[in-house]
Amino acid sequence: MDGLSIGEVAARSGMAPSALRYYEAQGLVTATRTAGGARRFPRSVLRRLAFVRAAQNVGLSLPEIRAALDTLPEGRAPSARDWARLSRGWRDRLDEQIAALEQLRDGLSSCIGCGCLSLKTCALSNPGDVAAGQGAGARWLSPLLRRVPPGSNAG
Amino acid sequence: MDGLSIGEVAARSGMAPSALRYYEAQGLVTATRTAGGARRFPRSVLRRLAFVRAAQNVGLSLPEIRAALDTLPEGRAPSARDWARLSRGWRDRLDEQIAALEQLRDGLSSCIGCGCLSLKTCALSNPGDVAAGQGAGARWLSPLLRRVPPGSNAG
DNA sequence: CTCGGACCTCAAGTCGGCTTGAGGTCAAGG
DNA sequence: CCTTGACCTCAAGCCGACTTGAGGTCCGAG
Repeated sequence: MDGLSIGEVAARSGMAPSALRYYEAQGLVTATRTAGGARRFPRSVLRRLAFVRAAQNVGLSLPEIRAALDTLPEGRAPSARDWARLSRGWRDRLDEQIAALEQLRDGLSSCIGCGCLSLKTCALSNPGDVAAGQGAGARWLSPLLRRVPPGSNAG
Repeated sequence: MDGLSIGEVAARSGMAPSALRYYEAQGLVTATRTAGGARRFPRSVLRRLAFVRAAQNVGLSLPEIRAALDTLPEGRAPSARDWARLSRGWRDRLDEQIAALEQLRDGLSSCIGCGCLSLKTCALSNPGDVAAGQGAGARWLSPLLRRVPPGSNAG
């Protein structure tokens, strides 16, 4: 009655226990501890995790997601309205992403015909001002479509 | 007359010398060497690099790009037709990516209203069968829109 | 009392696509 | 002759989001 074990949360959310521990360390979720030191999550963690997943799908980083979650009310349980507020900005973000991809696709149509692929002028090589890339790390447009095994969302 | 130095290629392509060395190591481009050991790139390298950039923007990994480049004719210089062939599949890929994002956005519209965000049923938490994620490494939908400084494409 | 299973912590590894740094070579110019 | 600058190689670092592994604790059942 005092909460869900990490195993239960993992089973119900489809996330790995290690990911849940990581999220706790990052301040995305909180948990109390049993006498023995085991985590006990409030049931509300499932909704938070759903939000985290959705936000990731929209392209937010964990720090960004954390910042969003931090705006939730402290005293009471967050309402549907609260969640809706948080995700309102996503629509614009998605619209921008879609627009960028469409631009790329349309650039493709006009570029492929001529086979130009000029580094300076081709819309494909230089889609807008976007994705110029700086600093270290992987940066590609979208791993969305890389084939992945059907996910272990059992339970 | 025998080719471009790595510095010239870097200046003209907007890519860092280190990136060009890396691409050579990965077999994306080739270079001969001067007596002193410095790389000399054929002029055609610029077009190859434009292709690499474009392919990355469409979301291909370097091994995938390499595989595509490996289908170019060996003897003669690749024609506009060759380049067009290589990038033909991109359109579908982009269409799929756009569709995935639109699905996500439309899921957003229907989900946000009710604030449901149920882990099991919400389209936002579970956009199609896509992006389930497995293995290590970063995996987000699109860093496309993260703000980046205006890129050092001088020259 | 021992076993198994679920849990714990902390450090290190993974992936992609590079960058950065240490240490060395080569060619031209003062 | 010495410097400057562009180049070289090779190893290690970086980012984000986790996973993996080693080594330990806790608890109930047999």
